[in-house]
Amino acid sequence: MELGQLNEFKATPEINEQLMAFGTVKSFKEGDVILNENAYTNAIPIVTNGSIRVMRSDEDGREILLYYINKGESCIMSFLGGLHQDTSKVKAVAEEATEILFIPIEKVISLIKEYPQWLEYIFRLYHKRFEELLEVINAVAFKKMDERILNFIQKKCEMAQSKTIAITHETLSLELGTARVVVSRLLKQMEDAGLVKLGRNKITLI
Amino acid sequence: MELGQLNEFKATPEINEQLMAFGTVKSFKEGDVILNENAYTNAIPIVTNGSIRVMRSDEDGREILLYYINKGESCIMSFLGGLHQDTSKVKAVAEEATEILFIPIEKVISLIKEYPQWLEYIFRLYHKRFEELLEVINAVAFKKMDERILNFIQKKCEMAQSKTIAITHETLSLELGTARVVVSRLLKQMEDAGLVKLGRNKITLI
DNA sequence: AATTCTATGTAACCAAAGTTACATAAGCAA
DNA sequence: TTGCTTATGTAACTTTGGTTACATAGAATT
Repeated sequence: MELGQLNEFKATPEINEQLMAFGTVKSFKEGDVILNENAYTNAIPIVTNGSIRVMRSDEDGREILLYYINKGESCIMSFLGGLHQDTSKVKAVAEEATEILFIPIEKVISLIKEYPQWLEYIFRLYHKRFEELLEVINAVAFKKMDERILNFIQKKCEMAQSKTIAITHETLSLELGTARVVVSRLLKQMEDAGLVKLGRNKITLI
Repeated sequence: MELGQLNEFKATPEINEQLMAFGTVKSFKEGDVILNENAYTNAIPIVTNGSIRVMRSDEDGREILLYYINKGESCIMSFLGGLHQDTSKVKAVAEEATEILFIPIEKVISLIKEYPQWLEYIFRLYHKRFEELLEVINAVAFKKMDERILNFIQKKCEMAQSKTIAITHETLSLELGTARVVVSRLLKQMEDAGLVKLGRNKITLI
């Protein structure tokens, strides 16, 4: 693993070495559940390859996407949960084949004391997650479904560096916390309006 | 000010002294805007008396309540914003007559290095805010308006240690990001169902 | 090619909440 | 008391999105 990959964090060889020495690497394939709602955590995950989808789910099983954890990033919720002996309030699923380095909480705490850059890294991630949660609140509270769908597609396209993404209306609806028919209906309207082009398991931005 | 009041944080006399020495106390009256959306922050506020309402607002002026900052707590968003030279993504308003101690960001950073309990305090607050934001997402994404109204009233009653709160349908609607008529309509239904008792500028839980 | 999945299209209907418009009532001030 | 302001009640209507039900079409499998 290259810790130079840690998002906006310049890892010194020492930190690098420590992480590798005390962490455990695990691999997940697409769709694997990494962390379940209400589970206890005692390690924080650093994504060294691939990406994770973090969702909030409701008692009745409905879910909504919160954010993605990309290569080099960590799950801040796990950290806080582990620190305060609390159960997870979110669910994490591998978005693709993913490799994760799990660092025990105690080790993270001692790293913070030894390396100020490490604390910097954590605060930066916090900041990012906070903003992402605020964006979700904004979307759910104030935006209409068509706009939310379009934003979602745009974000996905950006991630994939492409004008086309491979996704079904079904999964799209699950991520946005709505029903498949609603997505199909609105996508069709958007196609008629010339905003997107639809195919089977495929959406292209125009 | 008594820093023993800092939420779940046992302030040592040294920290207490430092905060008083480097901070600036300001007073606000009910309704005063403490922090505006898009404003830059270079100090973090600690509420020493009263409470602050933190809202997210949309381009079109619609707003939604995120959480309250109570006595002894701080605004974590300001901290992150200040740390990363970012503008505020939220708006803060004094919920009642409130006294705030503003600590310059640099001082906060040096305190973290010197006093581990201080870092503990900050992480604890982060944790709390994260959970509160998740609750908001849950409510907005999955709950119906009547349930959200009821939850809001219950929270307010808890804060006030009373079965009755003084609030107009208008302000209630603004906090929940909906329209006054909707609130009036649903409250009436809830009164008919025997859940609450309504009065002018007054709601009583049953 | 025939069968079987899986994904999408569409219609008809319903429920929740936003909108407009106006009536009434409660408190306050002159 | 009279008027004025603010708060609430309610009706009628619209929009958005959720629900049910079924048709069709593309892809994969035998």
